Amino acid sequence: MTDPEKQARIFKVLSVSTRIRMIQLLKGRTLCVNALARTLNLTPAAVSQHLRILRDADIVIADKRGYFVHYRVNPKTLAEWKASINNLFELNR
Amino acid sequence: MTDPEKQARIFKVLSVSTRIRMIQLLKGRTLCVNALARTLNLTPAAVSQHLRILRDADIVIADKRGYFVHYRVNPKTLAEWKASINNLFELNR
DNA sequence: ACACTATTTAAGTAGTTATATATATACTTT
DNA sequence: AAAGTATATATATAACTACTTAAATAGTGT
Repeated sequence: MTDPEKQARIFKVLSVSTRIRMIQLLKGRTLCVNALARTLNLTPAAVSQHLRILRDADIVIADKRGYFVHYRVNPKTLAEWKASINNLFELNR
Repeated sequence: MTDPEKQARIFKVLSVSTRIRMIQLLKGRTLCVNALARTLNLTPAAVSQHLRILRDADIVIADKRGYFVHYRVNPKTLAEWKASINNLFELNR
């Protein structure tokens, strides 16, 4: 099922290097907003706004623990995205 | 070999559904600007501007034959892009 | 309750982008 | 050469976006 709109929406989320770095960071471990902000050298507000976009896209999961919010990648969505865009990179059709 | 900037640039090219549709169309066959414009229901100017972006990214190849320009996907770049973004969708690291 | 910290949201700004219309360029045919 | 067609470029516009600063919300510890 090749829906160009859906694929474009996925690519749009990934079209900003900051968000790519966030996803890479959150793949291996779990991090809170401030840790991400320090690592990425951005204000917590900027990070929070990117996280909202990533949350809306269901590619990261927020885990409220204490008054820290732990973020991590949603492996299910990651797999879905991989499958969803795969055919675009295949020549045979 | 994980350059977030480079990956983001690739994703940005793909973040517009019109361009996704163009790539899908140009994977199977070779089309000129007007044929694309008719299929996509866009002005030739709009298509030409998308084609410039796709040409600059080296994902399509222009083939000037007569006064038609035949466009087709560059399979080499397509393969490179696939490899370049692959690791993002893998969990293990 | 109070001070403190983490996170989110609001508002503003500068920069980018997709498209249209209009024009220019380039090729073909008569 | 002139007329016609295909493509590309220039310019303008409306919409969007990443970021900042400032303010709001929410949880913790004393």
